[in-house]
Amino acid sequence: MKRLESQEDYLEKILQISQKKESVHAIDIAREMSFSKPSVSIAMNKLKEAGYININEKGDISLTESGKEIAQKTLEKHIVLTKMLMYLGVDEATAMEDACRMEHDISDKTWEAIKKHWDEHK
Amino acid sequence: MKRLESQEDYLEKILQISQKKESVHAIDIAREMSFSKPSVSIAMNKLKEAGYININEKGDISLTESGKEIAQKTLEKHIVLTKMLMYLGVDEATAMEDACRMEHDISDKTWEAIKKHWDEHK
DNA sequence: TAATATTGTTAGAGTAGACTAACTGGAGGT
DNA sequence: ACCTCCAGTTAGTCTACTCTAACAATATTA
Repeated sequence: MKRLESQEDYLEKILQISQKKESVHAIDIAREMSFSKPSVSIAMNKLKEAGYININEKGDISLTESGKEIAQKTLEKHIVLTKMLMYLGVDEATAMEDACRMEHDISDKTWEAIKKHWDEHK
Repeated sequence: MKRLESQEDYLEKILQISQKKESVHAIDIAREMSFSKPSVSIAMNKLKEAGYININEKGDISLTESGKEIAQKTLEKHIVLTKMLMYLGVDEATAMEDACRMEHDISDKTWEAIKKHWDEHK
């Protein structure tokens, strides 16, 4: 299965929630992302089939190694892009929104270049 | 009608072709974008209905004022983002590809900030 | 314990955007 | 005049992703 933008968003959100809560449930994701329960339910099944998450009997969602890798990378992009945009003078809310879209469009090559530049300048 | 990513790409491509050729036809767009004829045909009808292009009896496609505005802005984003990524050390092909996706993600606020920063750093 | 609330799933629909196959209609070459 | 090529359209399919409505199963609370 090709990795898609929405999947990266879901995985990133699962990681974020797991950093604040002991367990992650579909309902938490639905609430945080303002999606309906069925949308999240279907998305979780696809992520499970793709091997990015596990779901136990109680409905606890956890990232697999491959899922965690994507989630961490996506979250890191989100954070760095947001900081960069804010450095350019963009307000925090706008920076976060734009970063959330841009994070999916950046190739590995470009990401390395951006990170290098940011590390040298921050 | 909400403005969509693919529409911006089509409008940008129409502008680019019109800068090289006297007339723009659906087939030119299909070839340059590697899309099928039906995909372009349907997309052109939607752009026409949305008031972004006109199509005459001969099939010549021209941008309306509103269409030209979007096309020019999108193309400018594409060019500046490409240059910025190349400045960061990304190769031209990758920079153009990534810029083509990123150009649709950038809000007006962020675009102004990026442009200002780029102009100052020439 | 019985009623209610919460969580998750199933079924069905809709939009956006791509595709192939097949058709139409016009332009040129023979 | 005929035939073929080319451009564009129509019809139907597909994937991704969202939604609402309705239902099932479990948890909470009166």
